[in-house]
Amino acid sequence: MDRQQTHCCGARVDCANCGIRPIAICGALAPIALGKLAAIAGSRRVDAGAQLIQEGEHAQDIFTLTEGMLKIYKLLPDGRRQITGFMIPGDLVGLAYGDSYIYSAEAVTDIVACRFRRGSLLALMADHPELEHRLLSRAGNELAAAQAQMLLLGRKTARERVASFLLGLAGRLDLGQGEPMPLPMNRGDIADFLGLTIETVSRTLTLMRKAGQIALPDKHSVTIADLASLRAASGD
Amino acid sequence: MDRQQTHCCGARVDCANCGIRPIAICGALAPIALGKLAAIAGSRRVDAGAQLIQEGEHAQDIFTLTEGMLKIYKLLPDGRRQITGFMIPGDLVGLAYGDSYIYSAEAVTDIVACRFRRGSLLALMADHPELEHRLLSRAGNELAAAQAQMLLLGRKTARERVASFLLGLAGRLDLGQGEPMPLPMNRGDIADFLGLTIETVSRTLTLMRKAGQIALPDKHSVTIADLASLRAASGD
DNA sequence: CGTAGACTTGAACACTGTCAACTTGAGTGG
DNA sequence: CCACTCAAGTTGACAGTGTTCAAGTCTACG
Repeated sequence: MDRQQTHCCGARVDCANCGIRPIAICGALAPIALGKLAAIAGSRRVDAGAQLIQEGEHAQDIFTLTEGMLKIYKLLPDGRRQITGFMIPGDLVGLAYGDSYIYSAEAVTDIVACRFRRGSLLALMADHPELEHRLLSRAGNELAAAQAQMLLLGRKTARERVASFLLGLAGRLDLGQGEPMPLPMNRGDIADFLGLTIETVSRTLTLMRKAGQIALPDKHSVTIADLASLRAASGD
Repeated sequence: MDRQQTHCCGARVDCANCGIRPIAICGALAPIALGKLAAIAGSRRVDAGAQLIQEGEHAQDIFTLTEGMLKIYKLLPDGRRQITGFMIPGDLVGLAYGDSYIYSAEAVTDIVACRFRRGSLLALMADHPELEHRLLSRAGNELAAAQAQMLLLGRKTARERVASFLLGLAGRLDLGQGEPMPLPMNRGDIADFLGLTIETVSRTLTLMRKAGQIALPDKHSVTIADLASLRAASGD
């Protein structure tokens, strides 16, 4: 049950076979070829608000997030921003299209990430096809999330978007029963993730609070007070 | 220059080395392990308007589109629809999340697709890691497209969306100079792709026509009359 | 021709955005 | 400890883009 190994970057590696969700495992990659992965891995810390990667840059590294939260986003030339995802420990950051990163990534909180040189990882994959298999499965997950987000952005109302966002985050964060959910990102980030404005996000949260669907103990946490009602409000 | 091979499903296989874009190659997969791929491939024809796969269904097959156009989409329970992509020859359809398809796919025109049993393909990948590599690269492309579409849906105006759509499609379809671009999908499909209504799409196309940016010889074709202006109108 | 479906156009409306004022709370320094 | 400051968030009034609803128009097809 606790065949854990400590890794380069201090993350725990839970046994994939006994059903414990492998968090923070030099993320998506371990527990495959762990020793060899460790040999090519480095650690990287980034302060809240600082950037990890930038869209268009040469994609030299791939990261797996081990601590904290990261937002990935794209910008239009005039500054409009679309956050395409919030990454949590275990997530993979830096999949590239061709040679360049397809999005920028900025730390929401202080973060710790495991860094792999792209070249080294590719070389390692040649010997360990399971690694590539794992990456493909990961990419499938991301694609599924992206599709769901497109549905949200294209077809849901403000209320449905906020409800979906809260439920989606809660589902990924495995929280204790009744425990308030941390919302480390600010309202602007939520707005840019949901394709809304700060004001609309704020108003919608207030409405949900007044409707008894959620509680807002402080600006950076939420409690889901009425799960069924929130689900009904999410549109799906 | 014309080292072509004819394949199970009648598609041409252009030599990847001489720079010809490999269209309709049992799509994304060939020219890897062509013989073995051919051995496990089947052909599937679908009439315009009929469904190829359905969201949530057991994902038994993977397809590569060889002829025609396919739309992939997700639905909300109340019927709202988001089209997440239009597939053209060479594209891969049916990447799954876990065991189930994450979207439905319906033929826009009559189509021909190459069908691979998921299991057979997985088995073949065990012997040919390049196949998996190819799939991963394909998934990366799709992810990049999904991110761009999220930016469009979350942050662009109606005009920018339509302009981006036309430019994006034109970029994929390699057309002859001055040749009108076919738009086999109807206005409702475009609307559901861009997160707009039929009326807004229609109005916007009319505005663009009156502004001299495009011409609309008939309802199912467009000519880009002023590329620079259309680019400027696309927001990026 | 006549019909039906797809598309276009028009007018009124509504959801969300914009602009502006106000509140809150964390951090700072006297 | 308290006043001050500033950024983040909330709330309100109004405006605007895109939606909704409702007629028209076009075109393919019998």
